[in-house]
Amino acid sequence: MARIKAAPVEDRGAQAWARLLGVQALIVERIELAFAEAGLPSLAWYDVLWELEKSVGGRVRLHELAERVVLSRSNVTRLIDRLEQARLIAREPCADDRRGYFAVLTPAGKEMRKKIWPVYRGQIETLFSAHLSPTESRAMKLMLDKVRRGVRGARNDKP
Amino acid sequence: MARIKAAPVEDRGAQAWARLLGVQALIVERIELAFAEAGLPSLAWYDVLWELEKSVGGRVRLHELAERVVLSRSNVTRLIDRLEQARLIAREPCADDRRGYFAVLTPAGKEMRKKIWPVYRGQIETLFSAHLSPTESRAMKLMLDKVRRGVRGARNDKP
DNA sequence: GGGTAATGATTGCATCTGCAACTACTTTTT
DNA sequence: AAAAAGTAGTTGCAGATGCAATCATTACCC
Repeated sequence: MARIKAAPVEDRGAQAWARLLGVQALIVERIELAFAEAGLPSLAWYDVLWELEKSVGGRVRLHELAERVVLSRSNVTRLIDRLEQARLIAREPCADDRRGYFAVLTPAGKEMRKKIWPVYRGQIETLFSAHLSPTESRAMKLMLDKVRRGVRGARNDKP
Repeated sequence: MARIKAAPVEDRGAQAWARLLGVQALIVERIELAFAEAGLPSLAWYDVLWELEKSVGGRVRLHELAERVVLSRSNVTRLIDRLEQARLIAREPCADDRRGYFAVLTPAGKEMRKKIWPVYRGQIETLFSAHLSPTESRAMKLMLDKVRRGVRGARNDKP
C-alpha cells in the first residue's frame, strides 16, 4: 500500500524533457564524431540535403528551408553559401518573386546524401534504435508528433 | 485485410529519431526566445547552474561538468569564464589535485537559477508537457532513460 | 495609384563552439 | 627514482550561429 516516491504529476513532463535534451546532446555528439571520422560533412549539411531531396524538383525556397531545419534566416544564407561552394547545391532565382531564391540539389549533392546515409543510419541504429523495441519506437514517434503538432498549431496567439 | 503502408520495422527507430531532433530544435528555439524576452541568460547557463546546485556543496570539477552538460573541455573553460564574470559562479582550486579547479555556485548564482526556473518551467509546460498525458510523459522518460543507459554503457569498445 | 507596411535575402557584428596545440601536474612503468 | 604516459585546464584559430540593420521587391489599403 505504501506509495513510494512517485514523482509529482506536474514534474513528469519536465523530467521527460530533461532526458530528451540529454539524450539528444549525447547522441548528436557521437554522430558528429562518426561523421568527422568518416570524412563526411556535418549533420546540418545532411539535413539540408535530405530536405531538398524530399521536395519535388529537389528545390526549396530559402525561407522555407530555414523554417524546416529550424535555423535563422541569416544562418541559412551562410549555410547555403558553404553548400554551394562545395557544389552540393545551387542557388536559382525565383521567377514569380524576384526577391527570392531556390536552393536546388545538384547531382553531386544527391550523391553526397546517399554516401552519408548509411553511416547516419548505422549510428541511429547503434545509438538509438537498438535500445528500444519497434513498438516503443513507434510510440515515441507518435508522442513526438503530437508535441510537434501542438507546438506548431499554437503559434501566433497575438491578435 | 489489406495491410496499409506500415513503415518497415527497421525504419521506425529512424523516424522516432528524426522527430526527436525536430521537436528538440523547435522547442529549444522557443525557450531561448522566451528567456531573451525576459532578460534572462541562455539555457546553457541554466544547465550549468542547475548542475552545480544538484551537486553536494554546489561544486563540481570542470571536466566533470563538461561531461554532464555534454560540451567540450575548451568550451566549458570559456562558459565558466562568462559565468564567473557575471559573479554567478567562482573558480576554486582543488586541494587534492593541483591541476584542477572546482566551479562553485555563488549566492547570486543560486538566486539566478531560482529566477530562471519559473520561466523555464512555464515554457516546458506550454510547449511540451501540455501535449502529453502524465502517463505518456512517464513512458517517454523511461524510454529515454533506456536509451541513455544503452549509449553510456556501450562506450569504449576499443581494447 | 501612391504611400505604407510586410516579406525575402544578405551583411556586419558579437557570441559561441570545437579542434589541436600547449602548459602544468599526476600516475604508471621499469 | 627517472622517464614515459596520461590527465586537467587554457589558449589560438577557424567555423558556426543569432540579432539587428539593410536593400530590394511585393502586398496592402485609403
